[in-house]
Amino acid sequence: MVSKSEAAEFIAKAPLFGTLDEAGRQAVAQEMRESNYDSGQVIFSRGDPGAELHVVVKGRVRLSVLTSDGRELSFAHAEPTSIFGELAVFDGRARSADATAVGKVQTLTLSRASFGRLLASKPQVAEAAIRFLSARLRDADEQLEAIALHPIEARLARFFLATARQKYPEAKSSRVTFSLPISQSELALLVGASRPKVNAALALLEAEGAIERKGSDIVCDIEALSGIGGVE
Amino acid sequence: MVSKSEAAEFIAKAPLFGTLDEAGRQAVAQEMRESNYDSGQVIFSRGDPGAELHVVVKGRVRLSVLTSDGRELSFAHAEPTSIFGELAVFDGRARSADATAVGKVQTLTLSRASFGRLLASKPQVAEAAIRFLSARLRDADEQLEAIALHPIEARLARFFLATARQKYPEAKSSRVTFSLPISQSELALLVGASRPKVNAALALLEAEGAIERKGSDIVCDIEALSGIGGVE
DNA sequence: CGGATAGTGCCAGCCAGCCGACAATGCTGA
DNA sequence: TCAGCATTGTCGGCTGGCTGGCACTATCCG
Repeated sequence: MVSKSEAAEFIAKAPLFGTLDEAGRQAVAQEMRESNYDSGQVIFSRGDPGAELHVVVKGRVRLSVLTSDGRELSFAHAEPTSIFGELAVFDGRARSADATAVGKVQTLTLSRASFGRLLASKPQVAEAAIRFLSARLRDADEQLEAIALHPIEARLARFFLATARQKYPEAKSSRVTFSLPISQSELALLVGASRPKVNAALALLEAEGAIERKGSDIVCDIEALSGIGGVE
Repeated sequence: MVSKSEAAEFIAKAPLFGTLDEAGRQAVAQEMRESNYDSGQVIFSRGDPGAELHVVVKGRVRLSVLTSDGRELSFAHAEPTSIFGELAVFDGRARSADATAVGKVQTLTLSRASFGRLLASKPQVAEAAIRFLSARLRDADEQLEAIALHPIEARLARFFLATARQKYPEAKSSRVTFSLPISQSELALLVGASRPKVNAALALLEAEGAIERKGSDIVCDIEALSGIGGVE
Protein backbone atom coordinates (compact mmCIF):
# COMPACT_ATOMS: atom_id res chain seq x y z
CA MET A 1 0.00 0.00 0.00
CA VAL A 2 1.25 3.45 -0.88
CA SER A 3 0.26 6.50 1.14
CA LYS A 4 -0.56 9.74 -0.65
CA SER A 5 2.55 11.40 0.72
CA GLU A 6 4.75 8.51 -0.39
CA ALA A 7 3.11 8.76 -3.80
CA ALA A 8 3.84 12.47 -3.97
CA GLU A 9 7.45 11.80 -3.16
CA PHE A 10 7.65 9.01 -5.66
CA ILE A 11 6.26 10.80 -8.70
CA ALA A 12 8.92 13.44 -8.31
CA LYS A 13 11.18 10.89 -9.96
CA ALA A 14 8.81 10.32 -12.90
CA PRO A 15 9.52 12.32 -16.04
CA LEU A 16 6.20 14.08 -16.48
CA PHE A 17 5.81 15.26 -12.92
CA GLY A 18 9.38 16.02 -11.97
CA THR A 19 9.00 19.67 -12.87
CA LEU A 20 6.10 20.22 -10.48
CA ASP A 21 6.63 21.84 -7.11
CA GLU A 22 5.83 20.11 -3.85
CA ALA A 23 2.25 21.38 -3.77
CA GLY A 24 1.65 20.35 -7.37
CA ARG A 25 2.90 16.86 -6.70
CA GLN A 26 0.69 16.59 -3.64
CA ALA A 27 -2.26 17.59 -5.76
CA VAL A 28 -1.45 15.01 -8.42
CA ALA A 29 -0.86 12.33 -5.81
CA GLN A 30 -4.33 13.00 -4.46
CA GLU A 31 -5.77 12.11 -7.84
CA MET A 32 -3.78 8.92 -8.31
CA ARG A 33 -5.00 5.47 -7.51
CA GLU A 34 -2.95 2.45 -6.69
CA SER A 35 -3.18 -0.73 -8.79
CA ASN A 36 -1.62 -4.13 -8.27
CA TYR A 37 -1.08 -6.90 -10.79
CA ASP A 38 0.12 -10.46 -10.59
CA SER A 39 2.80 -11.96 -12.76
CA GLY A 40 1.62 -12.37 -16.30
CA GLN A 41 -1.52 -10.36 -15.77
CA VAL A 42 -2.65 -8.19 -18.66
CA ILE A 43 -2.85 -4.56 -17.60
CA PHE A 44 -4.39 -3.40 -20.85
CA SER A 45 -4.58 -4.60 -24.43
CA ARG A 46 -4.13 -2.94 -27.77
CA GLY A 47 -7.37 -1.42 -28.97
CA ASP A 48 -8.79 -0.87 -25.48
CA PRO A 49 -10.26 2.59 -24.99
CA GLY A 50 -7.79 3.21 -22.17
CA ALA A 51 -8.30 6.30 -20.09
CA GLU A 52 -5.42 6.47 -17.66
CA LEU A 53 -1.67 6.48 -17.51
CA HIS A 54 0.46 4.42 -15.13
CA VAL A 55 3.58 5.16 -13.15
CA VAL A 56 5.39 2.00 -12.18
CA VAL A 57 6.16 1.76 -8.48
CA LYS A 58 7.41 -1.82 -8.29
CA GLY A 59 8.12 -4.53 -10.82
CA ARG A 60 8.42 -4.52 -14.61
CA VAL A 61 5.81 -4.12 -17.29
CA ARG A 62 6.23 -5.41 -20.81
CA LEU A 63 4.87 -3.12 -23.53
CA SER A 64 4.44 -5.25 -26.58
CA VAL A 65 2.42 -6.00 -29.66
CA LEU A 66 1.11 -9.32 -30.82
CA THR A 67 0.24 -10.18 -34.40
CA SER A 68 -2.63 -12.37 -35.43
CA ASP A 69 -0.23 -15.18 -36.25
CA GLY A 70 1.30 -15.16 -32.80
CA ARG A 71 4.52 -13.27 -33.41
CA GLU A 72 5.38 -10.78 -30.68
CA LEU A 73 7.66 -7.80 -30.13
CA SER A 74 8.34 -5.71 -27.05
CA PHE A 75 8.73 -1.99 -27.50
CA ALA A 76 10.09 -1.54 -24.01
CA HIS A 77 9.90 -2.52 -20.39
CA ALA A 78 8.57 -0.01 -17.91
CA GLU A 79 10.51 -0.05 -14.64
CA PRO A 80 9.97 1.80 -11.38
CA THR A 81 9.48 5.55 -12.03
CA SER A 82 8.73 4.82 -15.71
CA ILE A 83 5.47 6.00 -17.17
CA PHE A 84 3.43 3.94 -19.60
CA GLY A 85 0.01 4.12 -21.17
CA GLU A 86 0.42 7.84 -21.64
CA LEU A 87 -0.51 7.97 -25.31
CA ALA A 88 -4.17 7.18 -24.72
CA VAL A 89 -4.21 9.97 -22.15
CA PHE A 90 -2.50 12.47 -24.41
CA ASP A 91 -4.62 11.99 -27.50
CA GLY A 92 -7.65 10.07 -26.29
CA ARG A 93 -7.23 7.31 -28.81
CA ALA A 94 -7.09 3.58 -28.16
CA ARG A 95 -4.22 1.70 -26.54
CA SER A 96 -1.45 1.19 -29.07
CA ALA A 97 0.14 -1.80 -27.34
CA ASP A 98 -0.43 -4.51 -24.80
CA ALA A 99 0.86 -4.03 -21.27
CA THR A 100 1.65 -7.16 -19.30
CA ALA A 101 3.05 -7.51 -15.80
CA VAL A 102 6.39 -9.32 -15.72
CA GLY A 103 6.37 -10.44 -12.11
CA LYS A 104 4.35 -8.68 -9.44
CA VAL A 105 3.68 -5.07 -10.31
CA GLN A 106 2.41 -2.05 -8.47
CA THR A 107 1.47 1.15 -10.27
CA LEU A 108 -0.12 4.51 -9.63
CA THR A 109 -2.69 5.56 -12.19
CA LEU A 110 -3.87 8.98 -13.25
CA SER A 111 -7.06 9.42 -15.24
CA ARG A 112 -7.31 11.31 -18.52
CA ALA A 113 -9.65 13.78 -16.88
CA SER A 114 -7.23 14.49 -14.06
CA PHE A 115 -4.36 14.84 -16.47
CA GLY A 116 -6.40 17.21 -18.60
CA ARG A 117 -6.97 19.46 -15.62
CA LEU A 118 -3.31 19.28 -14.71
CA LEU A 119 -2.30 20.19 -18.24
CA ALA A 120 -4.64 23.17 -18.31
CA SER A 121 -3.52 24.55 -14.97
CA LYS A 122 0.23 23.97 -15.11
CA PRO A 123 1.94 25.10 -18.28
CA GLN A 124 5.20 23.43 -17.28
CA VAL A 125 3.46 20.07 -17.57
CA ALA A 126 2.75 20.67 -21.23
CA GLU A 127 6.37 21.45 -21.78
CA ALA A 128 7.43 18.36 -19.86
CA ALA A 129 5.04 16.30 -21.97
CA ILE A 130 6.57 17.65 -25.16
CA ARG A 131 10.07 16.80 -23.97
CA PHE A 132 8.93 13.44 -22.79
CA LEU A 133 7.32 12.59 -26.11
CA SER A 134 10.32 13.88 -28.01
CA ALA A 135 12.57 11.55 -26.04
CA ARG A 136 10.22 8.66 -26.65
CA LEU A 137 10.24 9.42 -30.34
CA ARG A 138 14.01 9.52 -30.49
CA ASP A 139 14.09 6.17 -28.76
CA ALA A 140 11.57 4.73 -31.17
CA ASP A 141 13.56 5.97 -34.14
CA GLU A 142 16.70 4.48 -32.74
CA GLN A 143 15.00 1.19 -32.15
CA LEU A 144 13.62 1.17 -35.66
CA GLU A 145 17.05 1.83 -37.05
CA ALA A 146 18.56 -0.90 -34.89
CA ILE A 147 16.06 -3.53 -35.84
CA ALA A 148 16.16 -2.71 -39.53
CA LEU A 149 19.86 -2.16 -39.98
CA HIS A 150 21.87 -3.83 -37.25
CA PRO A 151 22.58 -7.47 -36.47
CA ILE A 152 21.51 -9.05 -33.23
CA GLU A 153 24.72 -8.53 -31.26
CA ALA A 154 24.62 -4.84 -32.08
CA ARG A 155 21.00 -4.58 -30.97
CA LEU A 156 21.84 -6.33 -27.73
CA ALA A 157 24.86 -4.13 -27.19
CA ARG A 158 22.69 -1.06 -27.69
CA PHE A 159 20.15 -2.40 -25.27
CA PHE A 160 22.80 -2.81 -22.59
CA LEU A 161 24.18 0.63 -23.30
CA ALA A 162 20.74 2.18 -22.96
CA THR A 163 20.10 0.32 -19.72
CA ALA A 164 23.47 1.29 -18.31
CA ARG A 165 22.94 4.91 -19.24
CA GLN A 166 19.57 4.83 -17.55
CA LYS A 167 20.94 3.37 -14.34
CA TYR A 168 24.04 5.52 -14.28
CA PRO A 169 23.10 8.77 -16.03
CA GLU A 170 26.43 10.33 -15.09
CA ALA A 171 28.83 8.99 -17.67
CA LYS A 172 31.64 8.00 -15.37
CA SER A 173 33.75 4.86 -15.51
CA SER A 174 33.96 2.65 -18.54
CA ARG A 175 32.68 -0.43 -16.69
CA VAL A 176 29.38 -0.47 -14.87
CA THR A 177 27.61 -3.24 -12.99
CA PHE A 178 23.90 -3.65 -12.47
CA SER A 179 21.41 -6.40 -12.00
CA LEU A 180 19.36 -7.43 -14.99
CA PRO A 181 16.24 -9.26 -13.90
CA ILE A 182 15.23 -10.22 -17.42
CA SER A 183 15.08 -13.67 -18.93
CA GLN A 184 16.59 -14.36 -22.31
CA SER A 185 13.10 -14.80 -23.69
CA GLU A 186 12.18 -11.28 -22.62
CA LEU A 187 15.41 -10.02 -24.10
CA ALA A 188 14.55 -11.76 -27.33
CA LEU A 189 11.20 -9.99 -27.47
CA LEU A 190 12.81 -6.64 -26.77
CA VAL A 191 15.51 -7.05 -29.33
CA GLY A 192 13.29 -8.60 -31.97
CA ALA A 193 15.11 -11.89 -32.29
CA SER A 194 14.62 -15.52 -31.42
CA ARG A 195 15.62 -16.77 -28.01
CA PRO A 196 18.41 -19.07 -29.23
CA LYS A 197 19.99 -16.21 -31.15
CA VAL A 198 19.95 -14.03 -28.07
CA ASN A 199 21.64 -16.79 -26.19
CA ALA A 200 24.34 -17.07 -28.79
CA ALA A 201 24.76 -13.30 -29.02
CA LEU A 202 25.17 -13.04 -25.26
CA ALA A 203 27.88 -15.67 -25.37
CA LEU A 204 29.53 -13.75 -28.18
CA LEU A 205 29.43 -10.44 -26.31
CA GLU A 206 30.93 -12.16 -23.30
CA ALA A 207 33.66 -13.75 -25.40
CA GLU A 208 34.50 -10.32 -26.80
CA GLY A 209 34.84 -8.99 -23.27
CA ALA A 210 32.01 -6.49 -23.74
CA ILE A 211 29.94 -7.95 -20.94
CA GLU A 212 30.45 -10.30 -18.04
CA ARG A 213 27.65 -12.27 -16.44
CA LYS A 214 27.73 -12.95 -12.73
CA GLY A 215 24.53 -14.63 -11.69
CA SER A 216 21.77 -12.15 -12.38
CA ASP A 217 24.24 -9.27 -12.35
CA ILE A 218 25.96 -8.00 -15.41
CA VAL A 219 29.13 -5.99 -15.94
CA CYS A 220 29.20 -3.81 -19.03
CA ASP A 221 32.24 -2.42 -20.77
CA ILE A 222 30.87 0.77 -22.26
CA GLU A 223 33.66 1.17 -24.78
CA ALA A 224 33.43 -2.34 -26.12
CA LEU A 225 29.64 -2.23 -26.25
CA SER A 226 29.72 1.06 -28.12
CA GLY A 227 32.03 -0.47 -30.67
CA ILE A 228 29.83 -3.49 -31.25
CA GLY A 229 26.64 -1.42 -31.16
CA GLY A 230 27.87 0.68 -34.04
CA VAL A 231 27.72 3.96 -32.13
CA GLU A 232 30.38 6.24 -33.54
CA MET B 1 8.76 32.62 -54.10
CA VAL B 2 6.12 32.54 -51.41
CA SER B 3 4.55 35.71 -50.09
CA LYS B 4 3.86 36.07 -46.37
CA SER B 5 0.14 35.92 -46.93
CA GLU B 6 0.43 32.79 -49.06
CA ALA B 7 2.56 31.31 -46.30
CA ALA B 8 -0.05 32.14 -43.69
CA GLU B 9 -2.68 30.45 -45.77
CA PHE B 10 -0.48 27.45 -46.37
CA ILE B 11 0.49 26.68 -42.80
CA ALA B 12 -3.17 26.44 -41.87
CA LYS B 13 -2.95 23.01 -43.45
CA ALA B 14 0.08 21.97 -41.36
CA PRO B 15 -0.65 20.01 -38.20
CA LEU B 16 1.04 22.22 -35.62
CA PHE B 17 -0.43 25.49 -36.80
CA GLY B 18 -3.87 24.45 -37.90
CA THR B 19 -5.39 25.36 -34.55
CA LEU B 20 -4.20 28.94 -34.71
CA ASP B 21 -6.55 31.73 -35.72
CA GLU B 22 -5.94 33.93 -38.74
CA ALA B 23 -3.96 36.50 -36.76
CA GLY B 24 -1.83 33.82 -35.16
CA ARG B 25 -1.00 32.31 -38.51
CA GLN B 26 -0.08 35.71 -39.89
CA ALA B 27 2.27 36.19 -36.97
CA VAL B 28 3.90 32.81 -37.51
CA ALA B 29 4.19 33.40 -41.23
CA GLN B 30 6.05 36.61 -40.50
CA GLU B 31 8.69 34.61 -38.68
CA MET B 32 9.13 31.97 -41.34
CA ARG B 33 11.78 31.95 -43.99
CA GLU B 34 11.68 30.28 -47.34
CA SER B 35 14.30 27.67 -48.31
CA ASN B 36 14.88 25.90 -51.59
CA TYR B 37 16.80 22.73 -52.28
CA ASP B 38 17.84 20.88 -55.39
CA SER B 39 17.30 17.21 -56.01
CA GLY B 40 19.51 15.10 -53.80
CA GLN B 41 20.60 18.02 -51.69
CA VAL B 42 21.12 17.33 -48.00
CA ILE B 43 18.90 19.59 -45.90
CA PHE B 44 20.40 18.48 -42.62
CA SER B 45 22.31 15.52 -41.27
CA ARG B 46 22.04 13.44 -38.17
CA GLY B 47 24.00 14.95 -35.33
CA ASP B 48 23.74 18.51 -36.62
CA PRO B 49 22.76 21.02 -33.93
CA GLY B 50 19.63 21.89 -35.92
CA ALA B 51 17.66 24.88 -34.79
CA GLU B 52 14.61 25.09 -36.99
CA LEU B 53 11.69 23.09 -38.21
CA HIS B 54 10.50 22.87 -41.80
CA VAL B 55 7.10 22.83 -43.41
CA VAL B 56 7.22 21.35 -46.89
CA VAL B 57 5.64 23.55 -49.53
CA LYS B 58 6.65 21.64 -52.66
CA GLY B 59 8.43 18.37 -53.33
CA ARG B 60 9.34 15.42 -51.15
CA VAL B 61 11.91 15.08 -48.42
CA ARG B 62 13.38 11.77 -47.37
CA LEU B 63 13.95 11.38 -43.64
CA SER B 64 16.42 8.59 -43.22
CA VAL B 65 19.33 7.19 -41.28
CA LEU B 66 22.55 5.83 -42.62
CA THR B 67 24.79 3.37 -40.82
CA SER B 68 28.56 3.43 -40.93
CA ASP B 69 28.54 0.40 -43.21
CA GLY B 70 26.32 2.07 -45.77
CA ARG B 71 22.96 0.53 -44.98
CA GLU B 72 20.07 2.99 -45.09
CA LEU B 73 16.47 3.20 -43.93
CA SER B 74 13.82 5.88 -44.46
CA PHE B 75 11.55 6.70 -41.57
CA ALA B 76 9.20 8.65 -43.76
CA HIS B 77 8.81 11.06 -46.62
CA ALA B 78 7.67 14.57 -45.87
CA GLU B 79 5.22 15.87 -48.47
CA PRO B 80 3.58 19.26 -48.91
CA THR B 81 2.03 20.46 -45.61
CA SER B 82 4.13 17.91 -43.69
CA ILE B 83 6.40 19.11 -40.93
CA PHE B 84 9.86 17.71 -40.37
CA GLY B 85 12.86 18.56 -38.24
CA GLU B 86 10.56 19.37 -35.34
CA LEU B 87 12.33 17.25 -32.74
CA ALA B 88 15.39 19.45 -32.57
CA VAL B 89 13.06 22.41 -32.06
CA PHE B 90 11.03 20.71 -29.36
CA ASP B 91 13.87 19.46 -27.21
CA GLY B 92 16.90 21.36 -28.42
CA ARG B 93 18.90 18.23 -29.06
CA ALA B 94 20.72 17.24 -32.23
CA ARG B 95 19.09 16.11 -35.47
CA SER B 96 18.04 12.49 -35.16
CA ALA B 97 17.98 11.75 -38.89
CA ASP B 98 19.18 12.93 -42.25
CA ALA B 99 16.86 14.99 -44.43
CA THR B 100 17.43 14.82 -48.18
CA ALA B 101 15.50 16.47 -50.98
CA VAL B 102 13.94 13.97 -53.39
CA GLY B 103 13.50 16.22 -56.38
CA LYS B 104 13.23 20.00 -56.08
CA VAL B 105 11.97 21.06 -52.70
CA GLN B 106 10.66 24.26 -51.20
CA THR B 107 10.12 24.66 -47.46
CA LEU B 108 9.24 27.27 -44.90
CA THR B 109 11.38 27.24 -41.78
CA LEU B 110 10.65 28.39 -38.27
CA SER B 111 13.46 28.90 -35.77
CA ARG B 112 13.56 27.33 -32.34
CA ALA B 113 13.46 30.77 -30.78
CA SER B 114 10.34 31.73 -32.71
CA PHE B 115 8.68 28.48 -31.86
CA GLY B 116 9.54 28.92 -28.21
CA ARG B 117 7.79 32.31 -28.20
CA LEU B 118 4.81 30.82 -29.98
CA LEU B 119 4.60 27.99 -27.48
CA ALA B 120 4.73 30.38 -24.54
CA SER B 121 2.08 32.71 -25.90
CA LYS B 122 -0.43 30.25 -27.38
CA PRO B 123 -1.41 27.39 -25.14
CA GLN B 124 -3.26 25.65 -27.95
CA VAL B 125 0.07 25.17 -29.74
CA ALA B 126 1.39 23.12 -26.85
CA GLU B 127 -1.67 20.95 -27.05
CA ALA B 128 -1.31 20.61 -30.81
CA ALA B 129 2.32 19.65 -30.33
CA ILE B 130 1.35 16.93 -27.87
CA ARG B 131 -1.20 15.51 -30.26
CA PHE B 132 1.22 15.78 -33.12
CA LEU B 133 3.95 13.94 -31.24
CA SER B 134 1.50 11.32 -30.05
CA ALA B 135 0.49 10.63 -33.63
CA ARG B 136 4.12 10.44 -34.69
CA LEU B 137 4.79 8.00 -31.89
CA ARG B 138 1.89 5.80 -32.87
CA ASP B 139 3.21 5.78 -36.42
CA ALA B 140 6.69 4.90 -35.24
CA ASP B 141 5.37 2.04 -33.14
CA GLU B 142 3.37 0.75 -36.03
CA GLN B 143 6.37 0.92 -38.29
CA LEU B 144 8.49 -0.89 -35.77
CA GLU B 145 5.91 -3.61 -35.50
CA ALA B 146 5.64 -3.89 -39.26
CA ILE B 147 9.34 -4.17 -39.86
CA ALA B 148 9.90 -6.62 -37.04
CA LEU B 149 6.90 -8.84 -37.50
CA HIS B 150 5.47 -8.58 -40.99
CA PRO B 151 6.74 -9.76 -44.36
CA ILE B 152 7.50 -7.37 -47.16
CA GLU B 153 4.15 -7.55 -48.96
CA ALA B 154 2.39 -6.71 -45.72
CA ARG B 155 4.67 -3.74 -45.10
CA LEU B 156 4.06 -2.50 -48.62
CA ALA B 157 0.32 -2.98 -48.25
CA ARG B 158 0.39 -0.96 -45.02
CA PHE B 159 2.38 1.75 -46.71
CA PHE B 160 -0.22 2.07 -49.45
CA LEU B 161 -3.02 2.05 -46.91
CA ALA B 162 -1.36 4.81 -44.92
CA THR B 163 -0.79 6.86 -48.06
CA ALA B 164 -4.36 6.35 -49.23
CA ARG B 165 -5.72 7.32 -45.82
CA GLN B 166 -3.60 10.44 -45.88
CA LYS B 167 -4.80 11.49 -49.32
CA TYR B 168 -8.40 10.57 -48.71
CA PRO B 169 -8.99 11.00 -44.99
CA GLU B 170 -12.71 10.40 -45.40
CA ALA B 171 -13.03 6.64 -45.54
CA LYS B 172 -15.30 6.37 -48.55
CA SER B 173 -15.09 3.90 -51.39
CA SER B 174 -13.08 0.75 -51.31
CA ARG B 175 -10.92 1.73 -54.28
CA VAL B 176 -8.93 4.92 -54.41
CA THR B 177 -6.56 6.27 -57.03
CA PHE B 178 -3.63 8.59 -56.52
CA SER B 179 -0.29 9.32 -58.08
CA LEU B 180 2.76 7.90 -56.42
CA PRO B 181 5.87 9.78 -57.46
CA ILE B 182 8.25 7.39 -55.74
CA SER B 183 10.78 5.08 -57.32
CA GLN B 184 11.01 1.48 -56.22
CA SER B 185 14.35 2.25 -54.65
CA GLU B 186 12.73 4.88 -52.43
CA LEU B 187 9.99 2.43 -51.58
CA ALA B 188 12.58 -0.12 -50.63
CA LEU B 189 14.20 2.34 -48.22
CA LEU B 190 10.84 3.21 -46.69
CA VAL B 191 9.78 -0.35 -46.27
CA GLY B 192 13.14 -1.62 -45.11
CA ALA B 193 13.70 -4.12 -47.87
CA SER B 194 15.89 -4.60 -50.90
CA ARG B 195 14.83 -3.08 -54.18
CA PRO B 196 14.36 -6.39 -56.01
CA LYS B 197 12.11 -7.65 -53.23
CA VAL B 198 9.96 -4.54 -53.50
CA ASN B 199 9.66 -5.13 -57.19
CA ALA B 200 8.52 -8.69 -56.61
CA ALA B 201 6.14 -7.67 -53.85
CA LEU B 202 4.56 -5.03 -56.08
CA ALA B 203 4.00 -7.64 -58.75
CA LEU B 204 2.48 -9.91 -56.15
CA LEU B 205 0.13 -7.23 -54.84
CA GLU B 206 -0.95 -6.51 -58.37
CA ALA B 207 -1.51 -10.19 -59.10
CA GLU B 208 -3.68 -10.41 -55.98
CA GLY B 209 -5.74 -7.51 -57.25
CA ALA B 210 -4.85 -5.33 -54.28
CA ILE B 211 -3.29 -2.64 -56.41
CA GLU B 212 -3.21 -1.67 -60.04
CA ARG B 213 -0.43 0.34 -61.60
CA LYS B 214 -1.22 2.80 -64.38
CA GLY B 215 1.86 4.73 -65.25
CA SER B 216 2.79 6.69 -62.17
CA ASP B 217 -0.75 6.39 -60.85
CA ILE B 218 -1.87 3.66 -58.57
CA VAL B 219 -5.27 2.22 -57.76
CA CYS B 220 -5.62 0.72 -54.28
CA ASP B 221 -8.21 -1.76 -53.16
CA ILE B 222 -8.53 -0.91 -49.48
CA GLU B 223 -10.14 -4.20 -48.52
CA ALA B 224 -7.57 -6.35 -50.22
CA LEU B 225 -4.69 -4.28 -48.89
CA SER B 226 -6.05 -4.48 -45.36
CA GLY B 227 -6.20 -8.22 -45.63
CA ILE B 228 -2.62 -8.53 -46.84
CA GLY B 229 -1.39 -5.90 -44.41
CA GLY B 230 -2.66 -7.94 -41.48
CA VAL B 231 -4.97 -5.22 -40.18
CA GLU B 232 -7.88 -6.87 -38.43
C1' DC C 1 12.31 -31.92 1.00
C1' DG C 2 10.89 -32.95 -3.61
C1' DG C 3 8.41 -32.01 -7.65
C1' DA C 4 7.13 -28.62 -10.97
C1' DT C 5 8.20 -24.87 -13.62
C1' DA C 6 11.09 -21.53 -15.80
C1' DG C 7 15.28 -20.49 -17.64
C1' DT C 8 19.63 -21.75 -20.16
C1' DG C 9 22.67 -23.73 -23.59
C1' DC C 10 22.86 -25.94 -27.90
C1' DC C 11 22.01 -28.35 -32.37
C1' DA C 12 19.99 -29.40 -37.20
C1' DG C 13 17.20 -28.25 -40.94
C1' DC C 14 14.93 -24.76 -43.46
C1' DC C 15 13.68 -20.49 -45.69
C1' DA C 16 13.14 -15.52 -46.42
C1' DG C 17 15.42 -12.01 -47.93
C1' DC C 18 20.05 -10.20 -49.07
C1' DC C 19 23.54 -9.11 -52.66
C1' DG C 20 25.41 -8.30 -57.18
C1' DA C 21 24.54 -8.48 -61.82
C1' DC C 22 22.32 -7.84 -66.23
C1' DA C 23 19.04 -6.63 -69.94
C1' DA C 24 15.15 -3.86 -71.29
C1' DT C 25 12.64 0.19 -71.05
C1' DG C 26 11.74 4.96 -70.63
C1' DC C 27 12.70 9.76 -69.63
C1' DT C 28 15.68 13.87 -70.04
C1' DG C 29 18.48 17.25 -71.33
C1' DA C 30 22.02 18.86 -74.59
C1' DT D 1 17.41 13.76 -82.32
C1' DC D 2 20.17 11.00 -79.78
C1' DA D 3 23.13 9.83 -75.98
C1' DG D 4 23.08 9.02 -71.22
C1' DC D 5 21.13 7.88 -67.06
C1' DA D 6 17.58 6.36 -63.99
C1' DT D 7 14.20 2.97 -63.39
C1' DT D 8 12.30 -1.50 -63.82
C1' DG D 9 12.01 -6.44 -64.09
C1' DT D 10 14.57 -10.84 -63.12
C1' DC D 11 18.09 -14.22 -61.90
C1' DG D 12 21.05 -17.27 -58.93
C1' DG D 13 23.99 -17.87 -55.11
C1' DC D 14 24.50 -17.07 -50.32
C1' DT D 15 23.54 -16.54 -45.43
C1' DG D 16 21.52 -14.84 -41.27
C1' DG D 17 18.09 -15.92 -38.58
C1' DC D 18 13.92 -18.77 -37.47
C1' DT D 19 11.61 -23.06 -35.90
C1' DG D 20 11.42 -26.85 -33.01
C1' DG D 21 13.50 -29.89 -30.17
C1' DC D 22 16.25 -31.66 -26.22
C1' DA D 23 19.06 -31.99 -21.99
C1' DC D 24 20.56 -29.64 -17.94
C1' DT D 25 20.10 -26.41 -14.08
C1' DA D 26 18.14 -23.23 -10.91
C1' DT D 27 14.38 -21.70 -8.45
C1' DC D 28 10.15 -21.50 -6.40
C1' DC D 29 6.38 -23.47 -3.97
C1' DG D 30 3.71 -26.91 -1.82
